[in-house]
Amino acid sequence: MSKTIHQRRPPASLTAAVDLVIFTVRDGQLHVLLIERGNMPYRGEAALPGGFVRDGEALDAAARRELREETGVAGDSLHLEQLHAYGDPGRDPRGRIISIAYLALGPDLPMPRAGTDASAAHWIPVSSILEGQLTLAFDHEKILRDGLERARSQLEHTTIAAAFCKEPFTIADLRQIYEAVWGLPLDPSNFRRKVMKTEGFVMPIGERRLPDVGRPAALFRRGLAETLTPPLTRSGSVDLQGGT
Amino acid sequence: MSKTIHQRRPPASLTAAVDLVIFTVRDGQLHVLLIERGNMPYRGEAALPGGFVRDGEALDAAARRELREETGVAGDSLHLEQLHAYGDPGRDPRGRIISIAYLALGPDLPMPRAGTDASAAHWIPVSSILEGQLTLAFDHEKILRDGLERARSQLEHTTIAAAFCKEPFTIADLRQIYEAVWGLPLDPSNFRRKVMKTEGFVMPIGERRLPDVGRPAALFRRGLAETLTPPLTRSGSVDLQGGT
DNA sequence: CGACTTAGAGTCAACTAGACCTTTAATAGG
DNA sequence: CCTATTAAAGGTCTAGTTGACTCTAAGTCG
Repeated sequence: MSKTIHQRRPPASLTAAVDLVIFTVRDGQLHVLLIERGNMPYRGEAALPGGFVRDGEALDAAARRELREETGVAGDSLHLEQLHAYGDPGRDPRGRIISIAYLALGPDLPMPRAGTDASAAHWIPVSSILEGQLTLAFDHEKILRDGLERARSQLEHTTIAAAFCKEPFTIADLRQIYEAVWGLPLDPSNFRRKVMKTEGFVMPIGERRLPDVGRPAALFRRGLAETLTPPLTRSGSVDLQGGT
Repeated sequence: MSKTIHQRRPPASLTAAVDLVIFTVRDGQLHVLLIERGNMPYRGEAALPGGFVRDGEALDAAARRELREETGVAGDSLHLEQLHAYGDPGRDPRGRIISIAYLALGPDLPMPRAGTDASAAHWIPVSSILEGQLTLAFDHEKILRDGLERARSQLEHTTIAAAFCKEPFTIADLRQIYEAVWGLPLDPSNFRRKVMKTEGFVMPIGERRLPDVGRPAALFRRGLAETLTPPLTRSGSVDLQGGT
């Protein structure tokens, strides 16, 4: 942007898209929302939901709109952050398309309705993609891996794990988020201690949830803090899902 | 990217640019490379170096090319990473231009030659921009602030601080990088202890540098490690430069 | 030589993480 | 009613880390 439009080499004209890596945790497993493509190219294959940025539309707004269109979720409630821009020439056979990827995290969401151009939308276990049982269209597997690494890192330094939980939630609910995203088992007792001593991570609401069996667990809401100081480190180096 | 090109709302056609936040540390102060714009809009004002992405050119390649063009530095030697995509409509009066910002970190570089369309290029202390003594064209101040926060965070978790140092360097050189970027004074003794016990951060070369005054300091090269485990935390909460 | 300056090593108390144990509050079954 | 089972919640203990601080080493300058 430091050069004017009048110069030797004219700037390339291109199209911008947003793609969404939408994660949730369902019964202890990390899932990502994928659509089955209804149009060429890659018709019938699995891909991340997304769409083109419209005239006069901000990138964040395009991401929120696609999120709403593909999941039916009023975007305000979900955590959404820009992940990375992917712009290799040739990444899309239709032409020069730069994709701005976004990462969205949310609680177990209502089953997504099929999007406008997707023939179907499904929650897919992330492990099945990492293990190669399912391949994605375009460079979407790369985007997914980057999104996973970002999510894992965010769990260490911020309180967004709570964004995965439907309120109210228990400490065990929160721990299962960490275990699913990191692919590690955590010590329940030490995890509780860390969370409780981190000011503003969770707020007790003074009620309890009766499980099928075992002692009832106290219920919490999200706290006001956004960052974790000190961070919650994933030290145990087991990696059940083959990350980075 | 999940929709085809045939749909109700046609995708916006736009232009992509890369902008560079190039940091270095000169005599204990963090500096950023700025150009004086030689063309409209914002002619004569300070801005980040950058330029348009060319036809068939990858984003990273465009960033490296601009880096070379604006600084005369063979890009390979500098750390360069994508920062964020900025695409608000109206951020550039010339039309819809999406800018992919990159962060570059390097040792005190040779004085930059003026770029092709910049009338001049200078190293400017970051503090003078943060304190409002100098304003930047477009949304470049926002980009600069994001770049600074990224750099600060990277220093905590990775070994890139060494990328700021011309080899060979002393532990004190490295410490001054941290102090300049974080805007904090650090305890020399404790800093040394942390760095030395982090495997692969620095490698001793067995020589010493004679300073003007004081005991000679051992010299080091960059090590092989990329990540710091555990991280180097900026705990003292003084913030001399008014960052996030 | 002695004052001075910076590098580098060491000390110590406070704190933290990880492993593990104990108690508590519920259910299920005899 | 009593006991086993389950998971929550809380406690203990040790090893390691951090931050503040002191002390020694190796040079220069006058």
